[in-house]
Amino acid sequence: MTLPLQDTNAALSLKLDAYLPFRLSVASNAVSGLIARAYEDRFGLTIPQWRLICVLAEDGPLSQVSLVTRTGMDKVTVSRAAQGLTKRHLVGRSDHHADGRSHLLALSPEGGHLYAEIAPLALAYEAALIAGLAPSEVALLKRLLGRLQTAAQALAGDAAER
Amino acid sequence: MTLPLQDTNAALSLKLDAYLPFRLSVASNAVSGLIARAYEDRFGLTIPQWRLICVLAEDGPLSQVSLVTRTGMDKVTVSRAAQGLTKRHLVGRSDHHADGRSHLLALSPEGGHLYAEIAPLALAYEAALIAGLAPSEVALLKRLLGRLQTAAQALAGDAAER
DNA sequence: GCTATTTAGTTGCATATGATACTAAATGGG
DNA sequence: CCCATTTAGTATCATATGCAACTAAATAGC
Repeated sequence: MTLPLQDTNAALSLKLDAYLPFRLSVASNAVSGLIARAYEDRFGLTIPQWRLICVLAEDGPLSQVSLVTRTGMDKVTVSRAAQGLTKRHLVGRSDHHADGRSHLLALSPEGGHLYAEIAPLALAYEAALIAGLAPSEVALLKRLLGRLQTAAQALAGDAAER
Repeated sequence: MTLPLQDTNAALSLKLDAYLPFRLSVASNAVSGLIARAYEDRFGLTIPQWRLICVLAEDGPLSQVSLVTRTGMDKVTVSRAAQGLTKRHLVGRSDHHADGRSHLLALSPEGGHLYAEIAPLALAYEAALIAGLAPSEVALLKRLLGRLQTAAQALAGDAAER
């Protein structure tokens, strides 16, 4: 806490472009921006909408809460994305048989079609991004991203408890 | 382009939680959220404001364009962050001697003080995030993030040219 | 079984962000 | 020199995002 840091030392050790949170944010913004524009331009989808389609195609029909836990997005974001998709008839909503508050969201045939169209594009983007990287590097990258995420959440939890 | 992909294949190979853009976004949001809350709570600073302070402390007085290129943020974002900081007298603006449109932004003494206070905290957060990682892993992570960023920008540039 | 609390989902609000359009100053071509 | 274009910075607008408050349905305690 009371390390004998001089201002100049702090300045030296805190180069913005070497600062991990900064690097992470810049890289993520660049990638997200690229992907977002691609989906928006070609399919009129936002990223949250695309994520819902993706999970529904993977896991089959789900309620919104399940989608929230599955994607890590806010429940408001999920709600709005779901509204957009139902309006375009890409997903259907059926009432949950046992719970009157809950609805089951499921990909419609058109939604499935769209998914089949986008998925290869999504994979192509990923492939282009990691072109030239060794598979082991990619694996390590994903592992490290996971670690950062859990570390950040743990730290955030600590702060909230106080 | 016309690869013989079946829907089921696409579904198999596109697991959302293994999809790099998704992982990157989730990790970045977690980290940015943590940092943003810390700076906001303790110092009333937004992330763009903090970045300006950081760069000004590193590089000395700069114009806003220089700050834009240096931080990669939008010029509107920089403009607003600069306004907030000048309003709080954390940075001063002097007219550029040679260019009547341009101003030179420089950390005020208070701004420097605040920087000296935050920098160790910022570094502590970074250290906590990468605790348990080998230095070589951290170095690789930063390198890979840089690669992703440039790859994304290159792809975005390609798309824009058409 | 009835009230209190929790949970699913939506709406409203407040803020962040960026693209676009604008103003004012500087540069360049003839 | 003067007009056309470019550049620095600001303002306006449209959208994204998330928190907080709300509605309606389900569960729990007694």
